[in-house]
Amino acid sequence: MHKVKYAHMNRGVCEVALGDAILACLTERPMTGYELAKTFDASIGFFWKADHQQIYRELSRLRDRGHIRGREVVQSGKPNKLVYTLTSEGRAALKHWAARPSSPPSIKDDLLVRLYALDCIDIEPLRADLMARLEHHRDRFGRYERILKKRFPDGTAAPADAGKLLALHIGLRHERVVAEWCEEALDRLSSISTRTNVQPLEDSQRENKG
Amino acid sequence: MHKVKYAHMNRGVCEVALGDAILACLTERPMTGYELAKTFDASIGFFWKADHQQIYRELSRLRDRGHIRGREVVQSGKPNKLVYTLTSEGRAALKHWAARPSSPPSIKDDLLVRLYALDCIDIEPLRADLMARLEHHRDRFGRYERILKKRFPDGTAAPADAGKLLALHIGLRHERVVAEWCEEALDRLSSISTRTNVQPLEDSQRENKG
DNA sequence: CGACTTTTTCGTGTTACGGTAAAGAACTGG
DNA sequence: CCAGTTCTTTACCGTAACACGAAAAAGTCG
Repeated sequence: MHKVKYAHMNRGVCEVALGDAILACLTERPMTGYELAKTFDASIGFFWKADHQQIYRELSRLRDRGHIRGREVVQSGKPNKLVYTLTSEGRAALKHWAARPSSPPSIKDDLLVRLYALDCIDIEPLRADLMARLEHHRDRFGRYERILKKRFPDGTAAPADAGKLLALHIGLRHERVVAEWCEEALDRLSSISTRTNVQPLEDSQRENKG
Repeated sequence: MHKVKYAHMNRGVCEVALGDAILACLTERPMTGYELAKTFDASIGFFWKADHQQIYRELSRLRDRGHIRGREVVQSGKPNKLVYTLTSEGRAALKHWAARPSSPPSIKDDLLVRLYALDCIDIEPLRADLMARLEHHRDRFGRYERILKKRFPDGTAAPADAGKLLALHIGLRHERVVAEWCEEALDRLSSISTRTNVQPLEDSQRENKG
């Protein structure tokens, strides 16, 4: 008859990582929700983006759980802000979370679905989309490179930052790879559309004959 | 001056693609929910997985919208099944969806968050996790290769299948790349743990003074 | 008969995520 | 001073995603 509201042990399987991503972000330094919301410190935000409402909501939840503590900092010229710091429980929770096996995420990229259904869709918007994405990923690649150069000018990191450098490397690699497959897709698209024109799309209307 | 926002009018219709992924899957051939749930035809399911309840719920929704039509097939020896076919509205909807710009997804891989917070977590479980993931992605790579060999033995596809071949190529590349960065991470992890031991973690207990 | 497979469906809860909005403070500028 | 902007936080709402737990209907196998 006792109802478990916050079932700490119930979260055995859930992989929720928005909260944990925030915790991870706060391991580096205390931050405000506003700051977190802007960029996630130009780091975790790269592979885990969330808008400010999500951040704030998650911050309240984490505070309720005692994983972080907010200290109000009175500012002049600006509204007071809440700087959140990891508590020792928060660190323990992060550690505990990190010790559980992760499950591989799906790619879930709309573009792949579109490519899969290539023969049923219009290729021009797809091409435009691919080009936009190519630019996007190239852009990100450039940003990562700049951050890498600025934060780790000699390519090495202190032991405490080794993971951050590694994550950055992986992010860099990821952007490069996605940009590459965008290029490949554009390439194929060109060779396809030169060989066969936009297909007549009449066949889809045939089955109306019930 | 007001800022120019990228104002494509998002009419509340979701960017979500589970439904669209199913539509895309059904472009190839009619399938039952059971079949879809099992593997998504060993194709789209690679980058978009969902359990059978999700599939069935989405199928009902698509049927309600008139995007697919279910035909009951009487079987002997097994319960009757509902084979779903794309309607012309479904094709049109897919086409329409595919013509909208997509937004790049975040990576959202727990492993990256853990790497980012590397100095705050235990490395042994992380290492085990990385090894499991490495194996997983290698396995997937092998499966993709086998499918590729079986479905496109000469490396080329009919125009109607060009997109599927391309998507498969991308999936293949993705698995290879993720496996590679798992290897890199494991490598770094080894060199780190030989240099510095597991850190003493006492500093996190200091702030208990409240 | 019971156990199992195939196929479909329902219910319930939690999280995620996006939009719209607002509220309070202090500075900026006409 | 009023209007607007930046900074900072918060609330409400809706839908999608996802996980967990069941179960029903029909037929096979032991």
